[in-house]
Amino acid sequence: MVRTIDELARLSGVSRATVSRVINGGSVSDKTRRRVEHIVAETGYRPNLAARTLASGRSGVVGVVMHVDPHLLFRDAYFGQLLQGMSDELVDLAAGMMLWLGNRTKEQTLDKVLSSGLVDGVIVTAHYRDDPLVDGLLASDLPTVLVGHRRHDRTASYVDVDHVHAADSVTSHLIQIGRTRIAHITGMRGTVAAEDRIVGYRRAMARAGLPCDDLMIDGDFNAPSGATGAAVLLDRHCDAIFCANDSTAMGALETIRARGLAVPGDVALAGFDDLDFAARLDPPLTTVRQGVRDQGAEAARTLFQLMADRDGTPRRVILPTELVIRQSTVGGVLRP
Amino acid sequence: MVRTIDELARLSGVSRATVSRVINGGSVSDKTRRRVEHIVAETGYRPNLAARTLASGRSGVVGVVMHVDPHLLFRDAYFGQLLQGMSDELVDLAAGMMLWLGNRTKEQTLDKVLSSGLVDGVIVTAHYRDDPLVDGLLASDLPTVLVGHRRHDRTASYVDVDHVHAADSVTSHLIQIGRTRIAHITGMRGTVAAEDRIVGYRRAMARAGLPCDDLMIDGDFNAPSGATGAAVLLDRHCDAIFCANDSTAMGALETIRARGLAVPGDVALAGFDDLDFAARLDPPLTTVRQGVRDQGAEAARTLFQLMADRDGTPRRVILPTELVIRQSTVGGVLRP
DNA sequence: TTGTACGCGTTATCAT
DNA sequence: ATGATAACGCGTACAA
Repeated sequence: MVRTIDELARLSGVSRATVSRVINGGSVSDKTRRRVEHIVAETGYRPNLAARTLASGRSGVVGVVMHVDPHLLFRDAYFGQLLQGMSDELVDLAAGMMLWLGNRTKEQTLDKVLSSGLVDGVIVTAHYRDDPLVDGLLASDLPTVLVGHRRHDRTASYVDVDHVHAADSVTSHLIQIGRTRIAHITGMRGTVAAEDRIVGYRRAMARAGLPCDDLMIDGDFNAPSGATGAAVLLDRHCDAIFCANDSTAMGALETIRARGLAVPGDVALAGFDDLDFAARLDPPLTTVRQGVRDQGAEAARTLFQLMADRDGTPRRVILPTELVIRQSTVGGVLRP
Repeated sequence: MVRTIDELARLSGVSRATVSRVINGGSVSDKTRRRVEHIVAETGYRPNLAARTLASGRSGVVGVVMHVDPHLLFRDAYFGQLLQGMSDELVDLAAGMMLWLGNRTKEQTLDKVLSSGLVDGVIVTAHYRDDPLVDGLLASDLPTVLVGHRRHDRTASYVDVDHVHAADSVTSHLIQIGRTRIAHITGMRGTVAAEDRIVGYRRAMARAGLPCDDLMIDGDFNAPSGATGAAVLLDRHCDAIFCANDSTAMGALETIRARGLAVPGDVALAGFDDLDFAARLDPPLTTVRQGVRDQGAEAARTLFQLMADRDGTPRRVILPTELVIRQSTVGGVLRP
């Protein structure tokens, strides 16, 4: 079994340097290139990545950091799909992927990522308004792309959607169908997605001259928070609930049902994400589609652009969202 | 910025070898150890992993391979939770994690994993009865643990649950509550989970003397397959449906509802997995709880045992499952 | 207990 | 176009 570039050189009758050039695309005569390539294929030689990394300073591996509250991470399919989008694109870019989830403190995760020393760049989920992990990565010399963004990330590269606009459009839709007591179960406070969706909700309500101060309940992007939040809001006689995401809406639906109320007859319901199950709820859920896989893929591409031309300007990508209207806001009444 | 062990040695007034011993736990006098450790902490020195890997032959990184059909991967939370279980445990074991998903052919994935050369061992999901990727990993000299197992894996180490037993218990439960036309929507054929659950289903039916040949429909672990499968089965006048997983059951529930039938009044329904949403369906879903995170964690532990004593006997772990009975099989009737 | 010296497999620089 | 040769940063026999 041929393990090293030296054996390969001996077999080919050329120097180690030439073999390296053949493998890495240096200038070599066609004849020798073909000969060496033949032997490489024949022997099934695989370059040692550790040695390569040590010598070149590049590993061809990208780090993905998803330090997320365990109550959120992988409770629904959101983060999985984000991961899948990244992975797909990274494979196309011929890059490996290391993954860090939020098992310890953010400081510890940061330390692990930085000390690993074997990633050429990092994609990090930046959902929180303040995040020492994100700050630490941005402060490091590692090319970094955020999924999500904060207002003060002036020099950071990121991929995100316009949460304010999307939330505004859902709320406006609820207004258009004639609802006036439109409630909102928020996402986990402190996250940009939650805060920005609140802003969009309030903006639409204010524009329509509708009050909303007593119609907001804090949730945490989870079904249980949707169930308890809806219980409170129904007592306050709302006629529509905009939930910060689909999982929250699923929880809310549960409570609405338990009270024997009709959707959308008594209460219209909307979510955010358009995960698979949204279309399969009863009734199918009106929601905002954000291409989660696309965001992952775009983050990978952005990172590679960043690594290609270092100290270039930060790259900021805002991907489009789409309001998907289903029967939870218009159409047949539940339990006819 | 102190970057190398040499600078550290110079600062500490000892040789590089001594610093290395301090870091890696060799025998060093307490006094020098303390002095060096102090300087390490002070300078924030981080060992270069590539160099360390090259010199020692170990990287401290574990590979996780989830080469799964895109129609399955991350459609629900199953694989995410598996990943989370592995990650949690690997962090405790002070190991890094590289991740490969199924973006290309299995042969290409195998090639990438093996040629990366920077993982000390691999955890691979082995859901299919025949899988060249799994075979290739087992044939390699890389310590490998399967999540899932095949009957012919005599020398492989794996972590799995007893699908036959679990399926038998669900089916038996449906029989106990008086159902006789108990149908089964299978998982994706060719996967061990699907096939073994079929075996368990048939076993329980046969034991009760109930026919089942016309009551099995192939699904693929997805909600759409549950919806279409249920449509066929309802036409065949079943009074219960055991679905190969919760997502399938969710799809089936959709069809049952659309027909205006009551659960469990007209049709009892059961799933498998006990993902979060199972308890929040209407009615809450009877299902089999398998600790998905636990399986991931156990796989990580098993891999480390395997790496610790090489060429030891294969380690096989079967984790327990639990039948979780909810209102989709007993209790209140839907739409009273 | 500590230090010396070599090797790990590759890339990259400098001659030729 | 090709070949020596010096890094790259660390672990580890071996010697002291």
